[in-house]
Amino acid sequence: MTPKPPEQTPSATPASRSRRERPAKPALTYEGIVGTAVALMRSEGLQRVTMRRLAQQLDTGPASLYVYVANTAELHAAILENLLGEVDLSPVRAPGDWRERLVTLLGSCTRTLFQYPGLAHSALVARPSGPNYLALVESVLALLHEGGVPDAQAAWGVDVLLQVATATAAEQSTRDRDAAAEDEHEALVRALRQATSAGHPRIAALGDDLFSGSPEQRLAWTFRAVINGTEATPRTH
Amino acid sequence: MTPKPPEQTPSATPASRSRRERPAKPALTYEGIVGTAVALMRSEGLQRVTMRRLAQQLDTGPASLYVYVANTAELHAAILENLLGEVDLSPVRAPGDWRERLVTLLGSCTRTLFQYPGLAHSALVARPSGPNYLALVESVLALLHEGGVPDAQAAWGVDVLLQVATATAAEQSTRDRDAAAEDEHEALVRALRQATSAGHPRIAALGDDLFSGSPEQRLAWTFRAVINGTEATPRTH
DNA sequence: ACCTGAACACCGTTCAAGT
DNA sequence: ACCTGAACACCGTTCAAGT
Repeated sequence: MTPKPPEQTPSATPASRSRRERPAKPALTYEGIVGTAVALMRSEGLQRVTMRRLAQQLDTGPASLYVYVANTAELHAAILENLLGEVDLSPVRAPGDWRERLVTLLGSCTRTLFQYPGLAHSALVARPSGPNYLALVESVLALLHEGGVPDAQAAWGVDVLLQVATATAAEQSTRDRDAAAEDEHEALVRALRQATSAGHPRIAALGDDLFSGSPEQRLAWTFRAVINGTEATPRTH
Repeated sequence: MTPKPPEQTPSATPASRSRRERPAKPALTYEGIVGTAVALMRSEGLQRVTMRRLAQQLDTGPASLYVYVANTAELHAAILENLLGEVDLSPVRAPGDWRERLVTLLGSCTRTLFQYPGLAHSALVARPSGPNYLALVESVLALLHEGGVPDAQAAWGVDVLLQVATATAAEQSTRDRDAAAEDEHEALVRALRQATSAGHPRIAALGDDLFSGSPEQRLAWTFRAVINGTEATPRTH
């Protein structure tokens, strides 16, 4: 499923107009483009995967890419689908409590998205439809089914669970990577701490508990809460 | 809290180097910049609120804005804080079931973010820390408290609830506004429908129920599920 | 059919210089 | 102190022209 990037091999046919003695340039293919894009993202982050940079990497002009890819959004979606192949789906067939296995699986999803700056962010906008995404959806549904969650609730719950997994990765990864975003978070912490019981009684009452726990603890609790809510909330209304 | 935009009034002092007979240009202030930015967003969407366009609107060069605003992210956060003032917090003090009032309040939040393309998207990354955001957090906490949700769970639950409200708005608004994003969604629907009971048994079993319901129905169910989960999930683990 | 040079219409941010 | 012209280093996308 993961196409190998077209690494320039010395055995390739020589380019007619060779600039210096660069290894021959491979023919463009969709798989090659996506593979190179994934490699570029791994080394420099998604925000650097632009049409122009990618074209440069492939030793061509940006216009050439438009033969294979409709636009930047589609390119980013293809990268995401590719990366989703790294999510560990093994908890589906593992022994143990189905809830904890689902929490583990969703955690792997968040961690995968979190690994590359910008990826989670793009995942919120461009839901992919490739085989890796389908496998992920199927896995979540299988665990909900094993847990006896009614089908109607599982059908809507899977969306929420994946959305939470994605949104958390997006938030965390911008906060960790971007200095400006961390400043913003500190400003929020300060503002919440300064809330008085006159102006904001509940914020003041909860105090530091609003920021308690490690990101991992909070994420695991969040998954458990959404799983429990999905299980307990009938769709009739 | 909402600064008025510095609408050019004819009574303002005339600019020394007047290009044509444009009304005099008001002095730059932080409030004026944010107000103009909000107006620009309302008319053209957040993606058009760039430093350069905003500067043009204020009849100055982009460099001048950097005296008041550190960067584009900070500008977008300021716009968001401003818009959060439009969220209807009245359900907090209304009569009726606390759950349904919380669903209504969160729905107003989603609808506000959804109104302007790009706003929700930026909200996921740059959490604001202004008074309007604090008021929103306080309101959610107040309703959870009224419902007898334990403090420890409310403290973590408020984050999840606002995250879901924001992420849903982001998803919906890109899907509605962007033709390419809608194509992508249709591709996903097609892929899910084509899933066979051999390859993806749970997806096949649920079938069209995966896409059932209006966006409003799904959103309300999602809020209810997360509220129920927050209420029912202890933090000890 | 596939590829591309060149152009169009933009960006954010910095910094030396001016007032 | 505040403001800005000009530059630097980029973008996505299109399209006529080439092979």
